[in-house]
Amino acid sequence: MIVVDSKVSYPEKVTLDGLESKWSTAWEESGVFRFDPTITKDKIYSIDTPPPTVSGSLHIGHVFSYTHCDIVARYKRMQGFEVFYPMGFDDNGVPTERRVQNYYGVKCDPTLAYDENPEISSHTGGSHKAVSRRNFIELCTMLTQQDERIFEDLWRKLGLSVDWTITYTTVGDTARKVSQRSFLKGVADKEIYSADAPTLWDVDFQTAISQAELEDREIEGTYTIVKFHLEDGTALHIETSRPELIASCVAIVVNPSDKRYAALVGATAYSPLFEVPLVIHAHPLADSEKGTGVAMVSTFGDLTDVTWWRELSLPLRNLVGRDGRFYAEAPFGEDGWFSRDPMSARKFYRVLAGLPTKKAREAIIALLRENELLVGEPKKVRHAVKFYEKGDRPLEVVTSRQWYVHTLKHSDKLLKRGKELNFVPSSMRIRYENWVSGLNSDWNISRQRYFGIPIPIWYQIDENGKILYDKPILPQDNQLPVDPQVDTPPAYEESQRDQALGFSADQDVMDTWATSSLSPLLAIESAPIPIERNRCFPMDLRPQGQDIIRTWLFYTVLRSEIEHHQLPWSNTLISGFVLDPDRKKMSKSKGNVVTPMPLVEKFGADALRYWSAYGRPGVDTAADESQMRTGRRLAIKIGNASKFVLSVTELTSKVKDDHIKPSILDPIDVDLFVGLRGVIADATEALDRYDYTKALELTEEFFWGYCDDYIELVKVRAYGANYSPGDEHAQSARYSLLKSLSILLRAFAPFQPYITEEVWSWWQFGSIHRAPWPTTEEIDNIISGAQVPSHSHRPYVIAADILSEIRKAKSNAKVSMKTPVKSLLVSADRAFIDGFELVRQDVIDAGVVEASTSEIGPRSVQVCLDNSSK
RNA sequence: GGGCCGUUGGCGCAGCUGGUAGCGCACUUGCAUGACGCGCAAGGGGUCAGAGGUUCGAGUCCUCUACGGCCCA
Repeated sequence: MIVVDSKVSYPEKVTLDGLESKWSTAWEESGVFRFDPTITKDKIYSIDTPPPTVSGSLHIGHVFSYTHCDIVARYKRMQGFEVFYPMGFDDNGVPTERRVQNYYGVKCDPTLAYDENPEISSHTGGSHKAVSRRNFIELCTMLTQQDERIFEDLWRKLGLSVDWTITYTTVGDTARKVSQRSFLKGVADKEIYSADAPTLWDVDFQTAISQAELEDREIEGTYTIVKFHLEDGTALHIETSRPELIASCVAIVVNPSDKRYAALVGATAYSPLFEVPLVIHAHPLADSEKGTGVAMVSTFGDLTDVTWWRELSLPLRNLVGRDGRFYAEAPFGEDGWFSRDPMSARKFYRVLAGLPTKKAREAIIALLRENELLVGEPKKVRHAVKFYEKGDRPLEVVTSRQWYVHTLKHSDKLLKRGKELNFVPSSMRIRYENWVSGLNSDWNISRQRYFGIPIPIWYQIDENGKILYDKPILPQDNQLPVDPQVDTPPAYEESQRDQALGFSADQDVMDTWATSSLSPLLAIESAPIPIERNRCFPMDLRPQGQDIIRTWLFYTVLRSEIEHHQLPWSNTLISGFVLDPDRKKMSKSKGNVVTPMPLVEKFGADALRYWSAYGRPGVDTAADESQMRTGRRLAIKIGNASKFVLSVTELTSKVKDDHIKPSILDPIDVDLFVGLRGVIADATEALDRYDYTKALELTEEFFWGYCDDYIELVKVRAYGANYSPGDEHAQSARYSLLKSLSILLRAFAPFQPYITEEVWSWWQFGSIHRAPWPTTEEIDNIISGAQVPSHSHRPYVIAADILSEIRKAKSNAKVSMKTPVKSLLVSADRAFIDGFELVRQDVIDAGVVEASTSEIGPRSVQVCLDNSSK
């Protein structure tokens, strides 16, 4: 609990040590960051917090981007908004499975039965032990919960002001329910459909993947020129990087504007070895510059083949299975597999049967060579090939039944939504637009994995035991969440599972993004006290990294468009990457990943937050310890200056009101507030634009001047040594010091939550993080009635100018600052001299001036430190 | 191949609607002063990647080039 003691007290020596644990515990106990769900929508600021992938390792980038968001959250809270700031954890998907496999040394075998007491140790080594699907999922859950705690520890230490009673995971019960309900609504609205279609397939992970997970990689390959033959026996040379797919060739294409082949369009050619007739088509995607200008179309070698197959209505002759190997048989001579010589076609195919594609390529090149069907020898090239971003082998395109979300038909609407969304920085919008414009397929959300949210569908089985994919069985809403592999569909008995006239479960889980794209609703549904959805949705802010604009951001916009026909949030704050100290991108393989905990311990949370705050939205920033050190110094300075102000003003009882307000304010004190007013106005305006860096910079700059000049100028007056007790001038200084300190502390609070809270507790009631954000109105109120100095002679500026001259003289003479000035002569124009007269005593006190004179004349300040010279 | 961002003192960065360069760190020289040596004071250091253009005048606008980073093909 925050101590309710009305006595002002501060430590002998200011320290930052221990502030993190002291205050994060106090904040949790007092519930300052608890969301109040009874507040009306206009007073709510809601944040769609990024759920970190917990199976990934914690790195300094997490500190960086989450701090940006927290600064905004704290600022909005101080402005009186009730901030909806939950925390999620992304436990989903392939990375978690892979980590579990390595961590426990297991692999999932769905045919095994559940083991009540599995022997699992955290040691790896040796071959991977097979475990049942349920055991595997239990291990995933166990490990992710461990990982979540590591993240939560960091967040708490960093001082993220999230409401820890509102947390969600992307595989928990709430996530299953929300995600399955949304899926079923999509099916009902015909926005989600299943289809048997060409699918990008990773043969190692044994799963389908989506366009967003694709990655081009340059790898070593070969170009082989192969002889096809026309009806009349003329050779037609075709260059290909995948000659092994000649067996599944279905057509030949040339570019319509290519004069060399114009006459061949519509003719038939025959594939080498297999003698399959292939019609020659014209299609603009055929590149006349590439190879011989003639391309063979297989089902499927790559995504261009898919386009040709679709647009030219070609037959399907798939020969590569999900394991990445050629089928045992190819039905040459049968229906759809016509060949001029089916016997030898089958004979040649036997060489390929069972081989993985890479081996098959070598085998077929040898066959072609033997049969003199090669033109020259294959030449080695480096070319771009599609990979799954987490995979190790090139993708295959296989045909399989998958669930899709309609995407292409919404692209115009999605572009429009992108324009309505405030991207910070705005240049990030272009990445979104590029992505939406370049979409070429609907979003495949089926994943052939185990740890994830099951697709909540069963299928009817006919009397012959055939699964009727066009007869899906949907669960009732009150059944959700369901696991179709465990739960029984409505109106069926469990005994009918996988039986004729019974039912069969969809085996797949949903893509990670299919769940995380629902994060706004997921967060709202996860609140312990039910929140009316429309209070928090659409949300105000989506903070996230630039790398997932095409995934998380895009998919969330898509799902929101489909389900709610509106944007999920009005602003998105995009953080840059954190680079290593040498400005290289951090990566595990390079071993240059910076972990945050040691840095928090070394410099303190406020220091790390300071460094983070200097990374503007979207700007890549190096993990720079010197910047963290600077942040630490600022925190200590805030503590020391505050302690000094409290001691100078001799404040003993915590302030509640303006009881020490003097009847008049000294001109220099008024002028302090004039300067502060500008800072607050500009900082507020900057924060409203999410330019937290500017806000911090402005406050910080003013604060250092405040310490070095203002406090120095008024401290003698504030002590009251040269004044009678209760003197108005002393009171003015004291009042101004306390008021300005309060304002500065509050302006720093979103950036340096620990030291400001610590200092606040010395002399104020309650948490600074629920104190009002300083406003120009507040400052106007402080100086109301006082004469505001004109720009031509601002007393504070004049005093600081002259003080600086005095310091320069002392520094040049290499003497201590307390060395008395024997005489000071200020010469300037009337306005300046008038201004000087207003601050004369403060300058004399701060500069230790023994005698001073002023005169009208050219601007000069003469400082004599001894009686002998000038 | 297309797109985006960047190139300002040794390092990291700021420079809004154009008017002769700022900050932090580092560096130099001092200072134990009623809070702070994780401090204070005073200094040195750059003509803003290159070329051309617009303008009375350009880090600041336009064009091109080079280099670096990221994204997408």
